[in-house]
Amino acid sequence: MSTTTTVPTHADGGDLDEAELRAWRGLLRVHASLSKALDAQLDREHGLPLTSYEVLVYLADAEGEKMRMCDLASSVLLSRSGLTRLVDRLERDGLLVRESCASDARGAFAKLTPAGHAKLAAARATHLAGVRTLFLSHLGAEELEVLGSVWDRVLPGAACAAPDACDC
Amino acid sequence: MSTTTTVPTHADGGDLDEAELRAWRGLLRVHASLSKALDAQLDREHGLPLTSYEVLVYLADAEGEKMRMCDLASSVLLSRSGLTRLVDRLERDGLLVRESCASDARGAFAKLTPAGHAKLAAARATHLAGVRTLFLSHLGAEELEVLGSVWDRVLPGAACAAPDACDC
DNA sequence: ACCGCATGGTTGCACGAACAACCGCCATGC
DNA sequence: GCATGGCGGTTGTTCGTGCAACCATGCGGT
Repeated sequence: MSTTTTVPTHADGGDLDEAELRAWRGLLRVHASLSKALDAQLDREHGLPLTSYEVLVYLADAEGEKMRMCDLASSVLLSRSGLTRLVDRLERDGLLVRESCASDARGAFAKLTPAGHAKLAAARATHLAGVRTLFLSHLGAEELEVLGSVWDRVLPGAACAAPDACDC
Repeated sequence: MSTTTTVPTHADGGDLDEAELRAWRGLLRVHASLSKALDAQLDREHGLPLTSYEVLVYLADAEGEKMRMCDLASSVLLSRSGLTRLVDRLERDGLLVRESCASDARGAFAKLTPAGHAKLAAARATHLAGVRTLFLSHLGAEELEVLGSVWDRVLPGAACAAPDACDC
């Protein structure tokens, strides 16, 4: 049997053509390289893993610099248990505190501390610089726009097909 | 599209503007959703995690359906130790075998078994279908091209900035 | 031939994350 | 009022991965 053959064609049965492969594998590789590089940089210069940084960012952008655990989890793309542990670490490091919720006794807020705010301010600069030099600097304005629109079209379907959190 | 709302165009100091944020966060979210969805699908329908699938793909494409552990590791973006364990699992499941290297006694090949080849053939169909429906179907030809060229520009720098494997 | 030194692969260990089970609390039903 | 079901958060466990340390082998110098 020779599966050989078949380069061309887009029909569903066949392999990916060259351009498709480039777009798809590129996505995987770029994501892997970028997140690894940015995480390493952030950890090296501020002792702050990328996921922790993301938490701080979302908190800082939120009303009162606090968010419900649940919302935070879906913002940073983590499971509830994953976020619990991550918040444990951040609380231990004094970058945020847990705060009970008045209107719903089940709920808990994670709230940025001044220390967390300061840490974020420092880290933000390096991270943004990294994103710019490693990623954005290679993009023209119209490419930026293309990417954005592509993501907007892809995301709903992908998020919906992914396990959990399908509020589509 | 530069709807004058123009957030202050940013030099390196400031935050990301809206388009930049969309492009960047979109990349993260799309990757997360896609890989999670595809992994779940592959695991559900063939009991094969995505990373294992990737190994089989690269092996099948290689001369003699075998590759050196080292090359395989860098192909699937895994550390050497990570690949060792992954190959352990695949060997245990009978999808590949280790084979010693005649020309270099240190080296080891991972070689696809007929069972592995068959498993891949089955899995490939579902995976490619998934990639198409969740990702490629949303892209026009010129967008495909844009993505490819963007990745090509971004990758060298990112791969170089990432720890390990910097042959730049 | 011998000695460093680099390279390929495996192992011990630690860490981060997911899953499932659980508990306390809200919001309905009767 | 009290039951039921759903939701928010935490805990026990397991799994996959990276790092560092460790052979064993290859390679180049002297």
